[in-house]
Amino acid sequence: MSREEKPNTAILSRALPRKKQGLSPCAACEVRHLAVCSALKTDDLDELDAILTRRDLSAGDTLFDEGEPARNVYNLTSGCLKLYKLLPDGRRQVTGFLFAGDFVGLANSDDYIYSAEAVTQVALCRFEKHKLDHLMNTHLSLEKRLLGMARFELVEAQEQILMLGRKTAMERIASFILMLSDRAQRRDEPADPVKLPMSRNDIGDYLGLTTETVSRTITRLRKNGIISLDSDRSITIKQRETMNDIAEGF
Amino acid sequence: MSREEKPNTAILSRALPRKKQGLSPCAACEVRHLAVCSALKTDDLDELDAILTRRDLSAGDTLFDEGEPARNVYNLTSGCLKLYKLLPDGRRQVTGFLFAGDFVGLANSDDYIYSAEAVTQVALCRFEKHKLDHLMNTHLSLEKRLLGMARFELVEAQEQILMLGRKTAMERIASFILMLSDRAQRRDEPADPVKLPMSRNDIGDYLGLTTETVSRTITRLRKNGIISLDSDRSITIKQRETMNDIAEGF
DNA sequence: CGATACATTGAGGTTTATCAATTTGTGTGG
DNA sequence: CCACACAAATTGATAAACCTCAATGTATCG
Repeated sequence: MSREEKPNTAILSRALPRKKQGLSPCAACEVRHLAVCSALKTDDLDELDAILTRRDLSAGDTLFDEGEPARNVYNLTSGCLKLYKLLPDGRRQVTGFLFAGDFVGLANSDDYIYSAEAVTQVALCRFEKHKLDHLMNTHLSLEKRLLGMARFELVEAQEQILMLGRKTAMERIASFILMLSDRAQRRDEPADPVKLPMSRNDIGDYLGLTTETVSRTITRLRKNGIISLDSDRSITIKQRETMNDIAEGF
Repeated sequence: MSREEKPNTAILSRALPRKKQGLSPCAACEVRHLAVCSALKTDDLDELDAILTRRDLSAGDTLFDEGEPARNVYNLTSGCLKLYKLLPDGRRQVTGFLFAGDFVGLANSDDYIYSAEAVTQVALCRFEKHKLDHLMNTHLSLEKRLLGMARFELVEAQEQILMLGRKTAMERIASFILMLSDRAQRRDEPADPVKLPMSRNDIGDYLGLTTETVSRTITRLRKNGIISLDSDRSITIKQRETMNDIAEGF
């Protein structure tokens, strides 16, 4: 299963706990500003630290399965995680790819409504739901932050719905690459080249296409000089304007 | 545009303000328990009433357009509203149908991320965003309620994504009819027969299909004796178990 | 009751899926 | 470090699902 690149230690180390003059390890977390955790003042971070457990996954590891009781929520500090749902005959829909700073488990339910599996090596902070709920009662900013994140996820879901319902294969691929680029930028990583840590199959299951169609479409973009494929599972966007036009359906 | 049935006054009246021994009109609202408004105690309802404006729409009326500054949020008290996004060439994705008790505008953005149009005659309560935000600060239950609603909408969005990405036309139609049935039941309306107030075209744009495919698929369900079409834009589910199996992809 | 929009049905085309073969990439062990 | 084994990606040929275009039937509303 692990056909993945070795962990990028430079990135992994960003979220490692580093004790700094008695402050909470969270204070040193380099993705804090991206995460739920930004809701708390630096002084309150030890309360957060007290209720979390850090955990690592290797590529291919399952974090939880659809249908399990949802006792925990997670904050991803590095790597890439995929969420997916299955139909009885094995058809799979990847509902999202998560990266550093992203939160797992906002969707309300007693049980997980999707499975979560590591795409690359992954580091995360685990919170027991009830403990986080309790912390929300004393720190209202935390609740506000979660509401804000939920709203943002709703906006993204609408985009995904439009893409799946009405865009062509080419438009979906362009949208997807641009989305990964935008999200990398939001994490203070370069917008270009765009890293695609997931397999063609995963991309297909995210876009409602087959592996073959994903591959053919990417090839077509490459042959038209709109993108180029780099060696290390990343893509350079040569003509961003054209990509935007394709993605938006012009 | 208004090819719609005349308003169902029995339902409309459920949300009409009725002054009852000095209580807020909200206290008499029959869909309160379904709506955001259930977050407030009866005694606090006049605060809610103070910041809302009631409004009616006829079938075909536009509530707001994608891209407009999003100053208001709404609570639907009767009728059916559709939300949709457009691509430049006119392709349309209906992202949701809303009914009594549903909230419009949870998705976070300065501008509306979709257009909203009345499918039938509609009644709603309008809140200016900043006023509701302000009320949230004094009534924390309101914020909790909104977070809960956002989470629930996220769960539904995941289902919609699975449907659009991986289900066949037949499975989508079955899922759709059952969803309308479930939601009717949640509003204390009969689960069967299921009312389909929207056009085949709207259904197609919701399911990522064409009018013709929707029509053909519904015909196929009817000819197989799984559903029957009643006169008044409603459908009786003759074999609910079969429908469930189809919808889930068995 | 007539006009118009909506729904249904039919014939044929297009996109994407499926099945199959080949090439490329990746990790392992010698 | 190289060779091997296996997984993933690409490419090709064919098929199926759904779309498009067109005609007909049926509600609905003035």
